[in-house]
Amino acid sequence: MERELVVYNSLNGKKEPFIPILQDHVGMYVCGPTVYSNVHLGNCRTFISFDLIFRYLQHLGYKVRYVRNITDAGHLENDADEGEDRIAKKARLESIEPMEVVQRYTVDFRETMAKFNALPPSIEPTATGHIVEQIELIKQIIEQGYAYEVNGSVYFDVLRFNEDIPYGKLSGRNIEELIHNSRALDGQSDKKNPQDFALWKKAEPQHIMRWPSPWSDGFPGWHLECTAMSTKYLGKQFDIHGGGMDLKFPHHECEIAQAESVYKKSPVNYWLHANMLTLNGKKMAKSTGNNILPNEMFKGENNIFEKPFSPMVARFFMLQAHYRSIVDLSETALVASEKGFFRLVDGLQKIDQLVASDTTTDFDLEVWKKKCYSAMNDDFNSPVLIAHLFDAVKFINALDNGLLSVSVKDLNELSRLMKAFFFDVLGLLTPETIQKKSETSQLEGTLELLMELRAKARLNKDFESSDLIRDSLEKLKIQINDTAAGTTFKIN
RNA sequence: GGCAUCGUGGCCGAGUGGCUAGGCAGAGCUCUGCAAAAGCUUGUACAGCGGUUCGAAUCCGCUCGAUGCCUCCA
Repeated sequence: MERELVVYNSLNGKKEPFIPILQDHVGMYVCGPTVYSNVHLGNCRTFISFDLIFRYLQHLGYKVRYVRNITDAGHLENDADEGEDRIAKKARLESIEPMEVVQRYTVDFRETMAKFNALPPSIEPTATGHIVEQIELIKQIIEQGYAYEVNGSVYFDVLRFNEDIPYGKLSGRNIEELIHNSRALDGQSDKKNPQDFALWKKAEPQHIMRWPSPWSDGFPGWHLECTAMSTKYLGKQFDIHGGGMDLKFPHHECEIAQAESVYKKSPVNYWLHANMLTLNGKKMAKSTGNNILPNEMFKGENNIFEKPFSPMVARFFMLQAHYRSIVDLSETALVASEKGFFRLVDGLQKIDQLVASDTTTDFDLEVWKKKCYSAMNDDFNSPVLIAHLFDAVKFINALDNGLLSVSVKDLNELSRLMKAFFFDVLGLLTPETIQKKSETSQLEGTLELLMELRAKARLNKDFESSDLIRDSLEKLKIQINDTAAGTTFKIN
């Protein structure tokens, strides 16, 4: 198994050889969604990026414990004191229980990720399920002298912490800049300094989500849950922590501070950040309205694209860009990816029908295999891997046309590798593996009949009838292909 | 205002101090009753201006532009 993996570590901005703490095991934590509304495509890109990483690590033979949380409490609207919990707000607006909000959007999130063929994580813990751990952690932080209580709320004392351990390592900010650039807080805050962040918030009387604690009936701060859950399931030090680029500051910076204040060591060896998906050149965000929901895109029910795009096309589109690059969603880009995707699928499906001969001509399988692995080993470079898969498709087509030949051994290996990269590593599915065959068998029978009738008409040079069949089917988006071997059809 | 990242051929998007990813579109060809589909062939592009270098699109500086973070956001 090839294990020359190099990953880009956000902590120092360098590519580093990936060496896990325990040989053959990888602990990976990724910040999951806050389930207060439907997951949008931008969110999905992050999780698809880490799905690729999860899959490739497993492909390399690592036993990966992949922890991805569900934030179902504690995520405030803003970091000032007036912020309302997002879940609670949604519940209030819709007059339902907060846990109904959580349930609805957790289900939506899981269903959507399943459509994208993203593997479920090994553990999917919730913030509300770990209140006890979070309270314990706050106690320890207070004990170390890095947090203070005001009016029933507890805040992390960033300046105090920074005296002992430097704050801002991940985001490259120093404390003076932060002080200088922090926006004023209207003087209503309980915080000593604007940089401080909440570990525990006292609940207002009308607040429905509340838990007892030594300080007040309240709820935990957002940054805290990830530290509590990651260390619980992966240990005080683990291999990979991921999330969207926009979480780098302050969320991940705060996580580091929380963990270091208690455990006195850096919690994570490799910080990986997935870049944003933009729409019309702007970041997708629910708050600005510049967003599209996955289902709206799959069904074509939106004002942005003229036609629907399937989850696999969207996934393929995303994987054609590197996970650390911003990728912009547009109709023309998606159409291009769609066509490319089907070219790849067609090539893949031809492999099993190829006939091998004694020797392989004009294709060095070993070299090709090495290139594929080097691409993925170079910080999960899926676009380069895909480029190599297209080279293989070209070879497959040449074999199919009888222009080149392949040995039995090479053909088997090519087939194995193509499938491994396509299905296991990239996590793609072919349309037929998605479609249930029973649904189309009747239709197929009818179409076979039409093909027969058309063939008969053509044989009799009755082109009027044959073209009538072809044109009518085409209007129904059924494509007729006349080849030397006979006529085939494809349902689009 | 501060801190980052980025600016690649018609479009999307990799990569790299000299050996010119890939996809889509366009053009030509093959196949075909005609089409369509498919396949094959085809493109020396890297914001601008300086500098370093034998050599830069790749390194450095400046300018312009875009985006992200600095306040909730994957």
